[in-house]
Amino acid sequence: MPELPEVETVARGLRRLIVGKNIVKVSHDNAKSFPNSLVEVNNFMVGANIGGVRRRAKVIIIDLDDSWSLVAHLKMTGQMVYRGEENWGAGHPNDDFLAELPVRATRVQIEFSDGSKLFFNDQRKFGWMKLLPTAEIKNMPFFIKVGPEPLEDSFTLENFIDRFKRKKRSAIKAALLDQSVIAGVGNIYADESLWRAQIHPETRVESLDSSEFKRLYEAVRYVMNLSIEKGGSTARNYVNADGGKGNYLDYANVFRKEGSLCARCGSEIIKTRVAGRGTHICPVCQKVKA
DNA sequence: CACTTGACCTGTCCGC
DNA sequence: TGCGGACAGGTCAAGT
Repeated sequence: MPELPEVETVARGLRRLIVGKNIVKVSHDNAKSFPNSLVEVNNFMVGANIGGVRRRAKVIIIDLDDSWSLVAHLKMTGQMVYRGEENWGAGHPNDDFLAELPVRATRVQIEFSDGSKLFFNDQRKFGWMKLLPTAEIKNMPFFIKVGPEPLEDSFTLENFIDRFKRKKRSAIKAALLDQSVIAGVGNIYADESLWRAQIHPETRVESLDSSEFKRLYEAVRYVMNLSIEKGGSTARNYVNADGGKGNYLDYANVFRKEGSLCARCGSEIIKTRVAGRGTHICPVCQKVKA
């Protein structure tokens, strides 16, 4: 599920809800979702306070106050949901969802000293959460190879073009999804960005001209910033740290819009397959170039 | 090395 | 209603 805007939304929610809380208990149900031993959990997690919450690419980093961190990737179906006085009870809008917790897909529960809890749910078990020394995060294979953050002010069009030089023969959609090129773009925002830039997803990177690169650079940033503003996309499982859904798909132009009409030219949006992924395009606005 | 495909899991939906 | 197959927001290992 979660791409950059969803992970950013979760991280912001957690920052508001859990920073400063003291961990008193941790339980988890399988080693794939949370591989650390009981000894590590007891020594470095129980008793610690939450120091801060960060995001890098599609990864959430929860820093503890003693040089250890919880690193989490939600992959397709992961959720990080908090339930406490701040967001539950007295008619809060997500009460029904929060009341169900834990659910069958709950893989990890973290209880704080005030009785509130953080739940890591993940239906498909592709996601994971790991406890490790903060200083070691940058040495994880994923962080060694991951590309720059496309929404940073310092990320320029020149940076963007340069990152794609290594992928000249691949389809532009495959390159956008490759986290080593730029961080954070997934299937929803790849399709939305390519529609906005009027580029066919199978276009070879080497055949894009500079005006197409410029349109794509602006589209990627526009679409993901808009999505953050709307709280991300809930296509299926995604919820934010309060258990609420995101509204970006109300503003989507192609993703899961097959059969409806293109907002730009009125042609019918179609669904196809590119880079092994379901892909949505306007066949008139987005012509195959090479 | 660049690039593509299958595997990892569970659940849901769609056609027969 | 049951059953098989395709598909789902991501990444990696193994293949060409």
